[in-house]
Amino acid sequence: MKDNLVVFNTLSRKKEAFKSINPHRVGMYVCGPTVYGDPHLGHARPSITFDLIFRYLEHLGYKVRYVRNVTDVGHLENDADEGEDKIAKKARLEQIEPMEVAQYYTDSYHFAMDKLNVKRPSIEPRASGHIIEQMEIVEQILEAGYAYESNGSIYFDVEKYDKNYKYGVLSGRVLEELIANTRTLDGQDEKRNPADFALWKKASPEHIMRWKSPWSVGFPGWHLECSAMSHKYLGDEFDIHGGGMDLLFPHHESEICQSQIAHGQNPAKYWIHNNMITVNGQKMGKSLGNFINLEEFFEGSHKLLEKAYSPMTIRFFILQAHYRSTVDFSNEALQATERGLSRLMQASETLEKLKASDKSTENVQELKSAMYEAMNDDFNTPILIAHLFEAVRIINSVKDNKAYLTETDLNELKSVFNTFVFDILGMKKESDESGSNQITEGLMELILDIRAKAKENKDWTTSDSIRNKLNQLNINVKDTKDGAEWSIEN
RNA sequence: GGUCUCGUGGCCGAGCGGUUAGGCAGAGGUCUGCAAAACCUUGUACAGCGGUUCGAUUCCGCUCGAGACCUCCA
Repeated sequence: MKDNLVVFNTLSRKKEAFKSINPHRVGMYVCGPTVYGDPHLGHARPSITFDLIFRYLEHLGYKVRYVRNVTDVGHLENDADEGEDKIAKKARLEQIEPMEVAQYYTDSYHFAMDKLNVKRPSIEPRASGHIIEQMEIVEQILEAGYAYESNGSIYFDVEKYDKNYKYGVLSGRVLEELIANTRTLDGQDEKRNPADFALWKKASPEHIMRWKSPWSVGFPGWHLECSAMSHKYLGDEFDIHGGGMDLLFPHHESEICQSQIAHGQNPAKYWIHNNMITVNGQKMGKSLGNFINLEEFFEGSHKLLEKAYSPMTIRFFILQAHYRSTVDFSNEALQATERGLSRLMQASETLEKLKASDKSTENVQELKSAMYEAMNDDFNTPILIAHLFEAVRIINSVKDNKAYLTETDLNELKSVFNTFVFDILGMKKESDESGSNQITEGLMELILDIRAKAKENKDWTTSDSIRNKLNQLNINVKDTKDGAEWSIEN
């Protein structure tokens, strides 16, 4: 299975066979959050996408070092501002320390990711903890002659780079076109060329986050941290560099330039980019009023939401689309997902109770191969999920004695189903939180016992009344051949 | 304006040069005291117009529409 994985590499714009640099290990770097605001839907997509990839690579037997940074230095707001970075801006607004803001939002990011069952990366380095490493790269690039100083700031010389290396290998941009289309912005007079980007910025007096450097008291340029930290923890060349498509240009393109000069090569063998999220067909943006925090989803507190959607609903919804497609959030679509997910989860419980037969009517091996085939084809989770629903059909049919599985097949199905649903897709059961304890179990047994007696006496009034009242408490009662079953609805 | 992506049945969302994606919703049926659940059956979908082809939703061109990046953003 390990040999069949194919991934779409943005660098070649093609699907390529995945061959790790080291046969047993994979190094993966993913651009993490800028911690200056509440975690929102936009954070969920890359986290879940690369969590899936992380989980699947581990499942295939790779030892994965997954590095995802925390940007706590803050990027430049834009080239036009006076060098104030985002985190400093927010800090003054709220009258607290910049690091306090970064810590607060780092924590809330982690909290939301935990709810979404996103595994923590192997290393989560902070930009502010790697200023020295970033300054080293600036020095290397200066020494190599691909950067110049201008008024205390250091800029990368893109034009020179383009002459000796090819600029735009990742994004497909052509330098001349880029220059021709650059808008005239303030504060660009320091640059020789509008396409040049900052490696080090001199801090203006009001800029709070600042470090001493040979060039000025200032802060690192906004592409540098990823080059520095990926190199420190993963080396000159590692397997996967990931992030959202919006980072493709100029962020990742600039990273390639920096690494090429400082470390002699494009840092990553495979560049993987997840697509974006839209809400009701529109890009999610703060100005559009459709910017929804994850907490608002979980609580249903945003005005666009008809109800609360659980973390697992969000996760499953994202996984039902391929990571390279945009995914559109709407109440209707989320509620459809919610029902489908509930069927899947019910089936996982049914599966544990199934009884084996001496013959099989279903081909479990074929289903298993189909699931691996889907995942090996550039992590095609929608296809995988389609096959999981095929498994659901089998599970329910076996329960109804309309299909049969041998002991071996049943065990295989359990193993395959649980592996893909829980280990690889990273779903988890949510009902446990609101769930049962011994007292409830006992009470329910008692109540359903009384109802069973009423049913025996054909006292439908009593039995229906018990069921209706339980329904009102969100307890669902189903009569089956083996007696009544109950479950708590979310 | 430049670069690029996409346009699939009521909704979401895969895929492919000729054969059922899947989920949700709808219709019919089986089961059931009823209900729920489950299972079975059911949908002549591939933006429009041309072209290539024995055959295109799938390839090419154009048109229309949507979106992304180019500017902080995942």
